[in-house]
Amino acid sequence: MESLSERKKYLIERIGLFQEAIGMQPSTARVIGLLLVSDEAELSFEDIQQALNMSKSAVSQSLSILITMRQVEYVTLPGQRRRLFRLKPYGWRHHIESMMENMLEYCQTLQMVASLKQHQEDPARAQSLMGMIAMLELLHKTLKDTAGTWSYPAA
Amino acid sequence: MESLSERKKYLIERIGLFQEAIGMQPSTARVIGLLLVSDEAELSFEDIQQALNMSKSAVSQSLSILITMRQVEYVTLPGQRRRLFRLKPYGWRHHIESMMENMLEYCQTLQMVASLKQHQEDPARAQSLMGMIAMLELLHKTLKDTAGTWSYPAA
DNA sequence: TAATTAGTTTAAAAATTTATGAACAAAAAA
DNA sequence: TTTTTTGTTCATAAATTTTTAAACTAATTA
Repeated sequence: MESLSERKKYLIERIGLFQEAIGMQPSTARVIGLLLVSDEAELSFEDIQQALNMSKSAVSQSLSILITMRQVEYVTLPGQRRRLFRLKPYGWRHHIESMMENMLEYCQTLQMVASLKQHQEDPARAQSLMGMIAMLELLHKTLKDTAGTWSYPAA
Repeated sequence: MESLSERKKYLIERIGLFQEAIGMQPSTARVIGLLLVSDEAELSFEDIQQALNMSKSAVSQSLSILITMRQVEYVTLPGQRRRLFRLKPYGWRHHIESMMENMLEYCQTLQMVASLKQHQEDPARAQSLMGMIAMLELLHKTLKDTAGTWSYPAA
């Protein structure tokens, strides 16, 4: 395993900050970052542990989380026990899809709010709320419409 | 201050879960929820404290955060010291705007990743990365294009 | 079969985040 | 001027999250 250049460390940190902002835990976020910037597409458990200076269990847990999130997958070389982990191509899609679902749920909640009697009697409040619902719906629709835009290897 | 119906408590909880998912702290998220579902558009410090059973300092801190985020504003009744807090109409826009900025930053980071030499030599990896960048850019563009879609009271 | 490899699981330590209470401040009222 | 109201600030308590170390498992090798 290459040892990380300063530039790569910087990129991992930047990627990490973004992933953490959307709820991923720090060490898991760094694993995603490493897999993104690494020269090798596939890294072993030990590569990850050494490159990021993490404990075995932190690596193990991060990888299980990422596999559950369908962001990471692994391959095994024939006749070898050790696995090689890599970013699942187009794995970010699943993340986008779950964001979409979340947004739709929130829309529904806001619609319940809008149906509260008192709210309908306050035009300014009602309008602002409707605007927010409309925006979430547009965002949802945009994501859905473009879900098929990028070529996608067979699942 | 009305005491909260079960339905409103439920809505506050649901709104809270969503806001927490995008990084807001729990008590602050509940304040947003309360202001959304409350019959009254404007609530006093004490109303909030009582309705949500929060300490003074938790209310104070939550309100400062929300005011800084431009999600909440306050009015004062003439000749009164106490302030009344309310959701800033279209305040959710500022939140969307800062999300947009974040996304743009992440795009830039991913573009730096894409420019790493090794990556250009692995077509599958490069394609997936480009797909993610394209999607973030589309999302960003959609949000930007529609920023002016909803009527907006004078700032 | 015994030892090694490649991880997983779990209990607890460490770090971080969130909420609270108490002291404080500034304006208004008495 | 003194007291009350309406908050703010800050140190710390409480809760939660994150990381680790150590014990464990299952496959592989010797």
